[in-house]
Formats: sequence, C-alpha cells, structure tokens
Amino acid sequence: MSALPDTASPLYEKVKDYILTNIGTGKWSKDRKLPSENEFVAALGVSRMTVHRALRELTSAGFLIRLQGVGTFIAPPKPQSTLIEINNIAAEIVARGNRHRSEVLVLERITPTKELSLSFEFARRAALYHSVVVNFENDLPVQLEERFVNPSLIPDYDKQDFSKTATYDYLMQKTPVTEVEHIISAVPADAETARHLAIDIGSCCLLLHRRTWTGAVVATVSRLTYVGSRYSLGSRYSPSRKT
Amino acid sequence: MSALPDTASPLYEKVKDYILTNIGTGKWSKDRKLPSENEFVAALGVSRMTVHRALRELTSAGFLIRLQGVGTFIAPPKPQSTLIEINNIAAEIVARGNRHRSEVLVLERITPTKELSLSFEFARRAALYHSVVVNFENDLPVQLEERFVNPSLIPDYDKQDFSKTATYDYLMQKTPVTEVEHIISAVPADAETARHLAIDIGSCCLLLHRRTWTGAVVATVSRLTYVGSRYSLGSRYSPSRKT
DNA sequence: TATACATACATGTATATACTTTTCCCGCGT
DNA sequence: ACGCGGGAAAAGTATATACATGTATGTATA
Repeated sequence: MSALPDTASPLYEKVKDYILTNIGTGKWSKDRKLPSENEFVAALGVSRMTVHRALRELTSAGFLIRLQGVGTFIAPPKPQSTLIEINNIAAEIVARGNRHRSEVLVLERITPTKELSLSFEFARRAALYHSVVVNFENDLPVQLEERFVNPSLIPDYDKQDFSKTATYDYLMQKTPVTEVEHIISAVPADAETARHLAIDIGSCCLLLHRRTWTGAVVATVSRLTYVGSRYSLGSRYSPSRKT
Repeated sequence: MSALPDTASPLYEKVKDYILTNIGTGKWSKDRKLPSENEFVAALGVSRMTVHRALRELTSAGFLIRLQGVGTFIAPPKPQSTLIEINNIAAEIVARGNRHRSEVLVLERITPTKELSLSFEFARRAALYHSVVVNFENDLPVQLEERFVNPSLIPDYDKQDFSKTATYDYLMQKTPVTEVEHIISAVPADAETARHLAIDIGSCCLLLHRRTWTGAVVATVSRLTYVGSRYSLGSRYSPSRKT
C-alpha cells in the first residue's frame, strides 16, 4: 500500500520524487510545515534514515528549508539555472511546470555584416545561418532569440523545424561547447522587439549576448532578449576549492 | 591517534576536510586510486557509513569520481564562473583606466522585515547592517549598491568608512565566501533610484540580486542596480564538468 | 588457448538503533 | 502578568549490520 512506485530506482530517489510531486501539485501549501521524518516513515513504510537522506538531498538542492527542532518547509522558488544552461529556456519553462511553445520567425542563410563576421573571428567573409525564434511561456512571449550559427560546424541548421526541437537542444546535440562568453545588459525594447514580445516600446528588457566556442572555432553568436517583467536569470554555485 | 582534528564540527565534515587537504597537498596523485572506504575506516577509526557520506558529498560537489566496483578517483578541476568577481565594481572601473568614487548614503543597523529575515534564513528576527552606496565612474553614477550584512559574521560593518574602502573589499577580507547566488533582471528605475543615479524615472536598469554564504550562514544580501545605458556584466569560461 | 565460472573487493543502498542539539510550548510558581 | 523549567518534538549525527550491485581477476574446464 506504500505510495511509492514500483520502479527500479533506489528507494530514497522514490521518496524524493514523491515529495517533489506533492510539492508540485500543491498538496502541501507553500508556507505550512511538511510532514516530519517520522510521519514520512509511518506513511511510506521506509526507515527514517532513508527519509532523512531524501530530505537532506532535496534541501541541498534548494527545494526545501529545514530547521532543527522546528520542521521542514518549502523553499521560496529559485531561478536555479546556472548561466551555462540559461539558454535552454524551453527546459526551464517546462521545469517550472508551465507550457512552452516557440514560433520561428526567420530561418535563413545570410552573408554576415563586417561586424558580425568579426564576432565569429572569421578571416574572410563567410556565410552564416541566421534564426529568429520567439519563446512563449503559457502563450505569453518571454524571450526573443536571435542566433547566428557557423555552417562549418552545424551544416544542416537551416533545415530543422525549431518549433518542434528547441534550437538549444539541437545545437547541444550537434556540437560540444568548450567555452562560453556572456554579456548581460538592460535595454529598452525597440519597435520590432516590442512587437514580437507583445510589450510596449521602451519596456525594460534583459539582453544576453552569448558566444560559444567549439575548440578554437566560434560556433554560435546569440542575442537573447528577455522581457524584464516576466523573466530573470539566476545562478548559484560554490567556489569551494580549498584555501 | 586519529588523524582527524578535535573541533566541534560533525565527523563527516572532518573526514571531508581530511580528504580535501590530502588532495590539496598532493598526497594522493591525481590519477591513482584513493583509499577504499574500508581503508578509511581502518585509518580514521570512524564507521564506514560516515566515510561513505563524506565521499558521497565530495563526489556530488565535483571533487571526486567514484565507480562502483572499482574505486574512488580525483576529479579533473572544475570551472569557476567569473560572476564571482562582478561585484568588485571599484576594481573594474579602475581597471578600465577610469576614476572611481563612491558616496555613502546610508550606513545603519536595522531590524529586518520578515521577508528579508527569510532571505537570511533566520529562524528568529535578528538585527542586520544596512548600507546604501552610489558608485561613480568619472563622476557619472553607474551603480546603486544596497547591502544587508549579517552582524554575527561581520560585527563592525557599520563602523567602516566606505567612501575609502569598497564594501566588496572589506567583506572579502572579513569573511570567506563559500557560496554565491545571483539573480539578474531588468527593471525600470523608480523615483529614488533615478534620483541617485541621475537618470530618468523608468530608465532601464540591470538589477543584480546577490546572496553570499559563509558555510551554512548567509553572510550578505545585496541589491545592485546598474544604469543600463552605462554598464553591462560579462563573464567567460569553459565548461568541462558533466551533470 | 579461450571461455566460463567463482571469488574477492569495491561502492551503493536500506534498516534499526542510539544519542545529540535545537526549538517550541505548556504549566507551574511567584 | 510574567518568567522559568521541563518535557515533547523535530532535525542532525554516528554506528553496526546486512545485503545489492558492479568490476576485476584468477582458475578450472572445454
């Protein structure tokens, strides 16, 4: 009668899934205490150490906050993305339990401007792929994604259907990223951006300029515009290596 | 005779420190196997479960790689994101060859709001230090810096002259940062921010929300507002570690 | 010689048990 | 009304034990 599924994964993982699921469905309200370890033991029929491990790992992953002598609480929502993965906006949206949809505005082969060619560190002017995609979270546009892609690394970029596969996923699968550069700034929306993102001209947007390398070769140059009022970027990490 | 120190921290932490120290001093060469769990048990006089926990946590922190049936190995060094240094705006400005100046608007001891207290993960409401500083680049304000500081870690924060020493430098010198959280968003300037930064109300600003930890304790919570048109944040690094 | 099996050893998981530390709260006494 | 003390409850740690699972290796057998 245990509430846990009969899969092959370890018990403590099942307990973690059980807890995450119940947090996701709102079974435990955001500000009330979760069941105690002993209550989980009684409810799930596993040992307290196993429950403890599940709760400990969820805590260190940032989902829970635990206070000795008090109890276990749901942590305030976290923008948990590391900067390296912020490009996978589709996964982020889905991870938050929302619906993701994308709309391809442009997908073409172009001859770059001199400046763009310089971004790619090209010695001679060479053709590039160019895509513009709008990403929606629950039918609300949150990100305008413009990418330039090096055809020598990703030859079939312009033949993909990016309303089905996210550009990020396709690129990740096609070529390894060995280095990343980010430049983040805040800019007012211009007329075209405003139209695509359904916001007013001049609204605050987060502009993320991103270059990725595969070895010594620039693979992609992206301009990601996030609606300031609907999105923020987060990262958390430990610079732990010793004194 | 145990090789572990006689401090107050939990045993598994001592074991972790012991292992990290020996990695750091090169006692175990980079590509050979570390002692097995049972060898640690014999050497340190603790139970295998405690050794196992220490090894497991070091593995998930990226220091070690473990293969079931084989052994434990030292992981290749992990990438350090450069976002850690973006806070040192004074150094950045000087590095660009410009003149840096700061103006202290507020430096006080306060009782935090409930929300702020939660950011510090305080069980009970406790006093905090609060500072507001404007940073200038060549007499042009570029950043409004609001900080909340945990007095239990930095007791004399409110007695410093932050027009001479940058808050960042002071904090770095006072307490080690073991973990950092960043949330970046784009927001329009409110009236007060606009006044301090000499920009129009509603101008785009980059808002960097930052929390730092010293061990398990939240050391500082900061709200850094950059003038969008005058500043951007950059980082570049190479990913290499998996998961 | 080459394959299959047995075995030893490594990490991984699960449990029962005991004790510690911290917090909350109730009831008692002043 | 106030404070204090003690107990209950909750998370945190540590251990012994058992079994599971994956890997390497050596030996017996075809």
